[in-house]
Amino acid sequence: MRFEQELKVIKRAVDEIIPLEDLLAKLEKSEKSGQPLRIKFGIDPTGYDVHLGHLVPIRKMRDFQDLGHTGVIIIGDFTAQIGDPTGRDESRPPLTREEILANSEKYMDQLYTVLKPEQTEVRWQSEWFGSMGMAEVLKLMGKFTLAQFMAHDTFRTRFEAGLALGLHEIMYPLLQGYDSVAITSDVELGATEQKFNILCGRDMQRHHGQEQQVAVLSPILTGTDGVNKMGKSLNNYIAVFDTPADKFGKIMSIPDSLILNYFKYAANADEEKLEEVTSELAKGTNPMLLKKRLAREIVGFYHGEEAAEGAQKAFEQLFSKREIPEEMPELSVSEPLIRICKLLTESGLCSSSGEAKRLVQGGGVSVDGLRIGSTDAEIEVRDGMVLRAGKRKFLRLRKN
RNA sequence: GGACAGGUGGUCGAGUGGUUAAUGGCACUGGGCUGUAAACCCAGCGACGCAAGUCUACGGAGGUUCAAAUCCUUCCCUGUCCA
Repeated sequence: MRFEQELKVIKRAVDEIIPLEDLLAKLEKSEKSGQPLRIKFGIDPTGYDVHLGHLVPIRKMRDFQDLGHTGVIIIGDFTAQIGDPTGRDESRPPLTREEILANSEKYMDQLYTVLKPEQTEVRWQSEWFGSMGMAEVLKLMGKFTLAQFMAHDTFRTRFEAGLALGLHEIMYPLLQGYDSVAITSDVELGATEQKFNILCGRDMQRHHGQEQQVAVLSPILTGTDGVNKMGKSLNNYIAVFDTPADKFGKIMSIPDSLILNYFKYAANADEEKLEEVTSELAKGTNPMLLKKRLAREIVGFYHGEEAAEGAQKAFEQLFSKREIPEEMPELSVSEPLIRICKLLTESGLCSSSGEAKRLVQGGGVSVDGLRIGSTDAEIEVRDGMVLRAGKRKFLRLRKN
């Protein structure tokens, strides 16, 4: 079969390619003409904290780039004002222009940890929507029917549950679909939940007499809780901005059942590697060891091998041997004697005095390894003293 | 435009004049046990304060009352049915 190598790479960590024949045709055409394919991925700059779940399709884009194709990132500055209704049961508040600009910039910084900048094109929706008139909008709307949109699970579910569903939200797939026309997309990447929107792009292109894009759908990455989709709202995510130590720790905390899944989707492991991990798991190797390898690989990818090694050491010291880490933030204290709760709040370890109190009462606070038993304990500050709050927050005190 | 039903803490959902900072589930946090896994057990879960206590909170704004999430007025929002 032609393009065997290419397809092997493209299909890795992908759930569905719709339709596969079109992809083959496009690859062939591209090879003949020497024209790279245009690989689209849209982001909504509603926030800027990119996590490993977002990066599953982004890594796929990188795969395409490695094959010589062009990645096109669409900044959804219009759709951000709607908020993608997919998978949501309520409308979201719109963002201001300034927030969108700031978010986009930080977002791209993070995507470039994976993407090749010289093969990446960044486009803004406002380029084509900014000047579009009502006449044109109505024409676009006329290409679709309400029944088609109500077939979208998200819309139907919300509608049937009697929840609010804004007309502007129904427009979301339409806008995303038109993006494909605007940039003459060949392939659109996204998580499986994006299927409807991406297929909408295919329809839209057909209506505009364009060659239709191919949907390459990645699975949705499960969060560190092992149950829900990785996302900010559930605080079960591993962010690009997380420190190496945090990434390592979070990966170690995933349920065992997720190990293979993460090797595949978060670490982009190839077949050989996956087989190896599978057989190790079957053999009854301690999953902890496999997780360490996983963590090492992921942290290594984003921060380099050295940082990964450091993160592992710190992890083992902190949790396996239950020793305190070597590096931690410091705080200068001027009073010789300070109340424990005050210290916790002033250092930022706790966000309120109520929280500090609870933490102490729960037995989660210690100074130099000695647990603080009472909320009104006073600490005699010595230089280099180590304050611990909960499992992972440490602070070294400096006397001045 | 009309009739009706709703809007409670991160979330779901009780509560219809006063021991209600508001039952309970989930989520979350800490402790125990561990492999920072799962399961399980215990505790906590608005803010400020060392504390006594004070303040803020049940869609918004007013009002009645000694006392309101609970009653009244009005506004906003959502849904259902009718036109």
